[in-house]
Amino acid sequence: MNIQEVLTEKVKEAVESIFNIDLPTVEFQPTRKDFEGDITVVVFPILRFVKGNPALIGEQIGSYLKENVKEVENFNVVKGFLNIVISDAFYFHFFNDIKDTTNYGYSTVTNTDAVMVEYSSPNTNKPLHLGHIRNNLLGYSVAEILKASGKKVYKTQIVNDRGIHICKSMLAWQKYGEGKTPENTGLKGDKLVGNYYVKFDKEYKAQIADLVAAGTDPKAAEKDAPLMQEAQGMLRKWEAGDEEVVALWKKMNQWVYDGFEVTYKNLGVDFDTYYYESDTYLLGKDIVDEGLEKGVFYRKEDGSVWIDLSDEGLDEKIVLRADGTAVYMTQDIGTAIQRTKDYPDVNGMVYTVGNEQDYHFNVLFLILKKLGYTWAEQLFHLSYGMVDLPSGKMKSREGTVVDADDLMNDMTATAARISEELGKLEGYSDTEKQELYRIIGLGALKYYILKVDPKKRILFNPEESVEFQGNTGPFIQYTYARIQSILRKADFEYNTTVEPNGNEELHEKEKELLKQIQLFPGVVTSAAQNFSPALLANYTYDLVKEFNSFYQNVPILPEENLQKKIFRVQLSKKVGEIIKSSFALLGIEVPERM
RNA sequence: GGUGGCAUAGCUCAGCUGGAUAGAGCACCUGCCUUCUAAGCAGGCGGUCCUAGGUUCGAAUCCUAGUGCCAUCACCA
Repeated sequence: MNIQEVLTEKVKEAVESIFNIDLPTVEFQPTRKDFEGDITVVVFPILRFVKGNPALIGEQIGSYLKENVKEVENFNVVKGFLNIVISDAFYFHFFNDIKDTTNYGYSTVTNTDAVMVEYSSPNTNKPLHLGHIRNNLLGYSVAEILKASGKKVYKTQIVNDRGIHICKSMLAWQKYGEGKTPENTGLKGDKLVGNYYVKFDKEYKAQIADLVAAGTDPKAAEKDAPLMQEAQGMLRKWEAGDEEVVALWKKMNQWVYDGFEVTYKNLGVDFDTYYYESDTYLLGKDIVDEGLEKGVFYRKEDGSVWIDLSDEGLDEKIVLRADGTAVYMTQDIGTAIQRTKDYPDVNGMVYTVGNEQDYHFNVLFLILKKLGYTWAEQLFHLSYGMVDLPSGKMKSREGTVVDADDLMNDMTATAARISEELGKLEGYSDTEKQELYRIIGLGALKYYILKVDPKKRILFNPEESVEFQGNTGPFIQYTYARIQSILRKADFEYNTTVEPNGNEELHEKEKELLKQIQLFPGVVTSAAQNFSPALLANYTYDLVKEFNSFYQNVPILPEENLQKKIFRVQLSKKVGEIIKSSFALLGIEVPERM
């Protein structure tokens, strides 16, 4: 039981005993640094039940607690705030309870329900960029956090491997590619294919310009341009299963997958299962019939099928075209249902998709609920803000994107430069150094992105954005490395339990650290409930700040009292474990040295 | 125009279900490396919490109305 739970009971007991009143809840907050105490009871809300002077009531409750609760050592009242000093013994006991717990803060799997987390889901016509990085980091991290909170998780993605945009790259390669391949150019497959997507756009725009110059209406020119006509022809052939087109499609998609695989590996993300749009794009039509029967959908005169969501404050939305072909929504309905068939233990899904699709997911979830699927109550759109550059939006076709591979390489290079300047890596081989630079560079990037509340937009300035000092990944990694250094040097038995015998006093910094450690399990839970890695990132930073203050103000290994020394080493070790656990949930590695 | 999101220090961000003088980092200024890694520590400077009303003992937080930025409202994906 943590201290807040203990005190809730005791404060109620106090109010019962002094005023003979049954108090429903007690409100706590951490005591502000400028007052003495560890935890504070806010007296004001109690005034609704007990009339009187808040300061006096605080005094009375405080006296009762000091008298009757062994954990309460002292108290003081400032205005309506009852500040309570908790005994060192309580914290000693707390620490001894958890010090040998592996995976402290994680919950074990408690129910059989699984949740499927979808993220990444790229188009296979261009390389991944910074926007995808945010998506991948968020999705991966939320999946890990859910696991740590006791859920079974399947990570998945739906690969957008078909459609007109894919045909554009294919056509451009066919026309202008001169037989170039990743093998004969040395180019990464996704990069090679992406170049032809850009090439298509360039040639296409030129054709439009020519047509417009010749007097064609701009709208019509977009449709009539020969390249667009050809691309659409190619899509029709693909849908008809034309051997040549399908072969080209397979070949070029494979190039892209090989390229993506490298990027995912460097980024440190993974998937348990994959869905491909080429397999799922026809799904959902049978569900439309089902929905018509149930009266969830209705058919208009022209044959198109709709759902009316105006009662929910939304509009009417089409779910099947008049010609009987599917729209995006149809496919998403079908895919969701397919997933619960493929993985029957799935009872909830998280979709990691940018906030530009908020409306789409509102509608999708409503439709699934109306169709009566129980798991539809457990759907969550992990909606996140765009990553913009100082120059504005990133646009693949215009080449104004921050490429994912380039960015990771740049980060690693920056980490290398800084590390070499500091020159602390004596004895490390070049391979070890390279690996370390990668860990630090990626740590900087990932932390920078994940520490921000997902729903907020990120303005990314490639020149100056990612830092290595202050509230950053490397600062936290550095603290971890410091702790490992202490553990390497602690050449004595420090694994024994230090029992408080009444003489040990906690140093103020130790106590602050213990309070912070106590918060970790709650933060994991709350990060899971809110689908927010940012909560974990910010917690870890606070913990690490506290540790560094401890480290620089309190002797650990030089401490002469053996019991104190042992306790401090154990405390440091535990902080290191929490940093490692927490960063693992963010997908960030920690180094032994740096 | 309808709907949704965001707005906190020069910059980047915290601020849990309303609670004490609004917190960090970067930048700028002071100190601290012959004791465990200075990617650090200790301190200073810096804020009409977008605006105006309202609810409350108490509002950055809740309500209303504005303003600004972004997204969305296609038989596009």
